[in-house]
Amino acid sequence: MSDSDLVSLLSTSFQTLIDKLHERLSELGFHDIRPVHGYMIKYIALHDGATGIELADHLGITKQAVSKIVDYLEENDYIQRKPHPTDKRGKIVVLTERGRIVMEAKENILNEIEQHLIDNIGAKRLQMIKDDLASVIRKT
Amino acid sequence: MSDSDLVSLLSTSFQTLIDKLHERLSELGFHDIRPVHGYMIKYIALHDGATGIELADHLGITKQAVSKIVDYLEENDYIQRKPHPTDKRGKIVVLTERGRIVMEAKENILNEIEQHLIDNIGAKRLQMIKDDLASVIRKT
DNA sequence: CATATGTAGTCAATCAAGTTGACTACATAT
DNA sequence: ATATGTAGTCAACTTGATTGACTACATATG
Repeated sequence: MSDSDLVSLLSTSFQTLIDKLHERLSELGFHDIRPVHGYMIKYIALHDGATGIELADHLGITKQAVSKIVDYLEENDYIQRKPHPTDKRGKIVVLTERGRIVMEAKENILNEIEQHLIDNIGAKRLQMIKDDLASVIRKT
Repeated sequence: MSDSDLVSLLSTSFQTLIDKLHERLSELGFHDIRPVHGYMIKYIALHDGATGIELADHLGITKQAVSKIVDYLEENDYIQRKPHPTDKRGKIVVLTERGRIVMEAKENILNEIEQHLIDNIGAKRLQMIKDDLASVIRKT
């Protein structure tokens, strides 16, 4: 194949899978969601709510940018701002029902994608790839 | 690790390597280059020159966007526009000396990165990853 | 061969998603 | 009590792309 260096292969395979994911989400009616929204929703779910600054740190963008994305996701009924329980300056962002549903759908699609790959190359080999990618990240 | 699904691992490992590449290029004095410039330069080199529309098709962006990037790379002495040999409407974009040098530097750094990985996980296993990533791309 | 339609590239205006800077309200340290 | 720090928002700007309009040239058709 023409794309034969590792970096190109990583780029293309990531793009292929993320496109597949969002194509499927779109089919399920979630046409208004981008990858960054997924990362944000995942973080919120994992921590049972998050502040703007936590999200900014996690995503590596400014709190102002987070604020705009939160506006968007709130308008589209994926998340909701609530007053922070202890800090009156702050707010926490939590998932709505729709937010929980899209997150679950995303998990399911990612599992399907991995399952499809397991059918092709086997579970052991998929696990090896994952381990190796983790070591690429650790050792670079 | 927290990033344990395949898509996240692909994203993070790609980002890690591309950051490493551009950090090294920057050390060599090529601070004025972004990933998209690398893709464009590679395509031009591979085809011994390219038209704007070929580049737009290859990169998946509009010809107007290509035109702006070509402006930038021409100002920074990586490439040069020449009249198209047969089509008087067209131009072809070719590499300058600096363009050839940066491309070679990029290839060398990518090879070093792969070599570093081979030292860690072995050549066979790297080849397996590459094969598997290629099949992710083909079969999705 | 004349003419209609198509194509390569550029210019201009606009859009999208981020940034920096300034500000308010509240929190924390001295 | 007061000074300094922090969470979030608003506004202005930047960057890298887009769409639309245009010019010059190419190609197909009557």
